[in-house]
Amino acid sequence: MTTSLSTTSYALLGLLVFDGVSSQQGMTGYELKQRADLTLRFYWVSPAMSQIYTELDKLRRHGLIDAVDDTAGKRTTRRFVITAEGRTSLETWLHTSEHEFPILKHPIALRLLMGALMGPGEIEAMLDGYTSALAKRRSELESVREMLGDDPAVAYPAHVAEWGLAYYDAEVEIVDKLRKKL
Amino acid sequence: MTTSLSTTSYALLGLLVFDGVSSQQGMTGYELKQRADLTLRFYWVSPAMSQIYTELDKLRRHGLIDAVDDTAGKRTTRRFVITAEGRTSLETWLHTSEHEFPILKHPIALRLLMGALMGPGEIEAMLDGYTSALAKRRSELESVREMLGDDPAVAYPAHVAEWGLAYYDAEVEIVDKLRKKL
DNA sequence: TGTAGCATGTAAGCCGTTACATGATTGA
DNA sequence: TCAATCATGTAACGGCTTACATGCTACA
Repeated sequence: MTTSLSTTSYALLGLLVFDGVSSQQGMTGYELKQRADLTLRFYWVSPAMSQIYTELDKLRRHGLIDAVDDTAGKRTTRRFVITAEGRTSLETWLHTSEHEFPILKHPIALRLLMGALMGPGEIEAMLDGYTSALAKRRSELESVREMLGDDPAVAYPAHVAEWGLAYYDAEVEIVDKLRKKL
Repeated sequence: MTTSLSTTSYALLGLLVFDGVSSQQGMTGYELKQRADLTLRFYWVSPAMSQIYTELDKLRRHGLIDAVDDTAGKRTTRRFVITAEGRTSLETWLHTSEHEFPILKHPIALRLLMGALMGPGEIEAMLDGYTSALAKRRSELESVREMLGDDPAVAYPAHVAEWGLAYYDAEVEIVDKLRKKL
């Protein structure tokens, strides 16, 4: 059962291992997507809904999660629960896999590379736009950070959120300095 | 001819527009890959060789570049030159396309999110490894920055390189602070 | 003479997106 | 009753990687 999965698969498995929160056992695909929007989005990707379901199916076929039909509510939904095998698989991945270097896809920096083809006003406008997009992102992540509070159960997610906030702050500062040099 | 291309296509087109450097006119696929490794890699991606050739073929079919058989050397190679159409297409893209927010795929932060499943020593080791990978990356980019010098022709690439250096510095600082909090 | 670098491609396949399709439940 | 949200999928396709295949050239 060591057909290695993609990082995204393990990321979703990681959301399922800290399932906890809700009164129900396990999570629906829909809930998983919402959770991904609050966490994975900032440091990885938040897969499309369709991809979530595809991944869940793959994880289930690999025996890493169980699908449980939940008939408690008015409506039957499928809840997914990590299995013992899933837990060990995730831990093995954490312990043994390569720690790849982060990948940054930065359209703003890419465009600035071709700054000679843009007008100075256009560059200004682009950087302005980027700064406000950063501010928006930052406030979204700030809400997440506040939601986590100081509950020791989510100490690590809180650390990571703070990492993200510090990154956004650094980026704002870099852009400010850059603007002055232009 | 407004079948919109991928960002990567435009990025390569952007490398071809600043062709300049060599005595020859245009660039080979191989040279383009080398250039991408020096620039695009840090802010976007450096596509695989096979992808480079695929993109070049697509750009040629769209009339954005010309392929010229170069028989000057001992060996015939294909050199690619941007066309007038290619130039305007690139400029149109710069002027009109959406400025998407950067995408960060950060395996280290992702793993830290599941820090509760890792031992403290393991986390330390991971962050250590990341710090040295950062130092290596930084020195690679530093070489690029030095190569660019203060030639006004490459002022923008130089600005972007400095952006990258500042980013790596900020990341090191963030990781240092994080390590103290753990 | 052999190896590293230059040079150019094709094929298979993974990962992920958008578009499409469907339907239930909640609350204004 | 109507819209927003919850909930679950399939199909088509784009973008990119790895593996494979081929061959020349410079130089130690």
